[in-house]
Amino acid sequence: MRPREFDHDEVLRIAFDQFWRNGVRGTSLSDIARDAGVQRGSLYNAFGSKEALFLQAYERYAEDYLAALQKALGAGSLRKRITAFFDLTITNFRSGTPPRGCPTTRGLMELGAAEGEGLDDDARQAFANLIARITALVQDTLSAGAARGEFDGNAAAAALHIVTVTRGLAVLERAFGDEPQLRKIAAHTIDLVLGKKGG
Amino acid sequence: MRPREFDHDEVLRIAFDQFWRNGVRGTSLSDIARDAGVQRGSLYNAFGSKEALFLQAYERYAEDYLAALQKALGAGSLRKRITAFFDLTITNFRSGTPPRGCPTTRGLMELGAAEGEGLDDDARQAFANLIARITALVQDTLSAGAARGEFDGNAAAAALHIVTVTRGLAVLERAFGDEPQLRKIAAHTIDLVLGKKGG
DNA sequence: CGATGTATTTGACGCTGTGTCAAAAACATG
DNA sequence: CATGTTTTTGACACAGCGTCAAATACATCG
Repeated sequence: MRPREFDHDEVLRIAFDQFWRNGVRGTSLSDIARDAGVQRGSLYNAFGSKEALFLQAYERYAEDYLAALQKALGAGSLRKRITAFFDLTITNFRSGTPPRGCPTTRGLMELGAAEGEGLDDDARQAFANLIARITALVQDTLSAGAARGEFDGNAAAAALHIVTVTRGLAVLERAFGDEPQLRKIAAHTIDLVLGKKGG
Repeated sequence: MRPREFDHDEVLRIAFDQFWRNGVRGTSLSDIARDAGVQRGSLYNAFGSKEALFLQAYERYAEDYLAALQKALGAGSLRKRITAFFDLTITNFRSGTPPRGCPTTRGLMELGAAEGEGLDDDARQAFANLIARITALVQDTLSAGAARGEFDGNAAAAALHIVTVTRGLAVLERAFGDEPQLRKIAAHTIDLVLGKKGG
């Protein structure tokens, strides 16, 4: 066995950074190979294809992101938790200069588009998975809040609504890039779901 | 002057159909040229580039779609109007086999991704424009409903919320493709914004 | 310590797709 | 019928994805 000459995880991080900033379409394997100091062929050998590389880089990111979301949802009153959730979400896809957008939404739309390619099903699955896990986190938070009397309603429906709004915010961010307006929409959503009273 | 040998609008329709079904990335100008019975070079001469062709085809579609939305929003009680709005929205991006998704959201994410290309700014502008016009239509409908005592709240904020949800639905459609669930989210949103009482 | 085997690296190749260009063709106009 | 303008046409250059065989480097075993 000949050992790898590069660090697997570091290449994934470099690749995801490129993909996030320039999109899947706007990133060539030559770009990644140059930035990572690796031959293009080695990337194919190690990861299979451009989309497979993106997916692996994405899933690596997704775990980190989920952990951060879980932390944001874990402290304070229910309203504080949901507010922190929206804050992290918006801050995440307004990060970078220029803002890089939501990698999940962007990836889903870029890769999930072409049907019947086989790997695209894996891609869709990966994105659907993250969204489902986020929804579950929010739902658990709402259920716990309901048990403490901070929420009165259908936790599943409310969680789905909240996550739908965050996906919509990811789209509006691309269209307008008006961060204050995004935060207004988030605040309005919280009021709608939790009621307008403070706390 | 030598006259065109093809029908400008028909090519736009053929092109948009391809783009909608297979995505911008998944559609080559050779595909469109073949389907339209036109040489590839003629497309470049007439439309400039692939993205420019997509944009022109998109804007042609957008006018038709806006007209349909306006019609859906124009009859019945406020609740009926907003319900018709969501119905048309979901039906639109569940149309085709397999469902083609929301062309605005897909186009925005596919083209708006690569920054600093110049034409991409035009693309973003076109999508942002449609979203803004849809929001205005919904807001007008809500304002009119408020005047008739059917709605009590901030029409601008509510319209923005509703449109944000439709963008989120477009994303969830790609992720899960579960149409009944999409319609549930829509119904839940209507209840949140208009209140749970019938009418 | 040297031989063997296995996985990685490397560079060249084929293919598809975008976009450009100059020459040929077709028609409107005078 | 001659002229000029625009479209058409086919060839070309270029970038990017993916593949392959040969070369390479190392672990392992005798």
